Amino acid sequence: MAETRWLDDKEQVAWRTFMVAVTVLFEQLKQELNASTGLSLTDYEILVRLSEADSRCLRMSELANSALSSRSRMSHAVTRLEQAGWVRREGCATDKRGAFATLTDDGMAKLESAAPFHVESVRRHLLDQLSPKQLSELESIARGLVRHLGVESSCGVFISSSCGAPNPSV
Amino acid sequence: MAETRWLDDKEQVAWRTFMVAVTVLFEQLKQELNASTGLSLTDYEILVRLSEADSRCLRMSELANSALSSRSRMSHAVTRLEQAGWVRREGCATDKRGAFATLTDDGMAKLESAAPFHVESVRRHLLDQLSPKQLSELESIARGLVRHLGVESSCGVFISSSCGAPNPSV
DNA sequence: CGCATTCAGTTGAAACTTCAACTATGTGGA
DNA sequence: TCCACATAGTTGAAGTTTCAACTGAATGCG
Repeated sequence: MAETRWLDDKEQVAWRTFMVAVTVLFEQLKQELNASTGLSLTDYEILVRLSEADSRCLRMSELANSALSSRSRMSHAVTRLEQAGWVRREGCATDKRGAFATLTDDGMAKLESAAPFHVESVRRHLLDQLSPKQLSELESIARGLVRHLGVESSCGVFISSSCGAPNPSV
Repeated sequence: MAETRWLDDKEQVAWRTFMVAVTVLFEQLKQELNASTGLSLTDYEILVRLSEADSRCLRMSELANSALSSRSRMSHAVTRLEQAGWVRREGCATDKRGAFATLTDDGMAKLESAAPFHVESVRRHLLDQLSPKQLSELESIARGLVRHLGVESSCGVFISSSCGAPNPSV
């Protein structure tokens, strides 16, 4: 390998600070969501994706994709959510290999009761901490990273500007 | 609870894009580190923290703290690293409850061989994607979040400006 | 001192994620 | 048609993280 381009002081500090900020931020969101609703961030994200889908129903692989999860992980997770009564599995008529996951009414109710807490957390720990200019900067940086990393647009719920307002935001 | 302050479109898109970017970035770093060295990010961070400590040695709780990890998790992780021969446990003479974790020569060698790969990944997927201005912005945003979230300065390896250059950066 | 409390760290079980193997179905070409 | 191959999804085992309970040692105070 070619000579390593080590990080200089500025890069090093920026990278480590970023890493700590992200780690602690998500840790905090996870704790607060769990404390107020009993849900994990993973659970929450699945409920949100389903709630935004037509008929509150998605193919397992679409669901996995949109939640940036492996199929295996999603399969296990849906099994747990099914046991909680928030999601139901259904077979696919046209492709017998396929399976749908559907959000139940209980699941929707659970999500609706959880969303205000989570939105409040995200606001308090992230959005309220940023000036309008910083929010734009952050979005633009994130957008660049997403493009570079070649995220498939199928996980792009975020790209769709249909991220309407009174909506349980992930 | 008071009326929920839902996210508007701009906030929603910014937040989701940020979340996706962070998730995919760390996923990518994890994959590449694992593919090139067999280490997880967790392992790597532990080796780095120890390598930067006096005598390459830290109390278990300091180590957990600096790596933003629970004591339990660190205890399990050190057990695994000990089995790999990269870390050694030692008792504490003055406080018999205490334990030290020490980086072995093998562990240091492992870290030194892994660092170039990881630094390259961080550069390629994050730093190279940012203009100097964006790097500064990102650091300043992260610094604000860290302050808000009240991260103890003991995890503040990142705060110390002693983040020297030719150093296996986390 | 004697006893309650706190502290440092470990442990084992439960929960979750990852990995590789597997079932069953669909697809395309000789 | 028949077969090789790809696709959708599940499964169980192994690895990791979390949680609560635990050991043993220090601390504080009557």
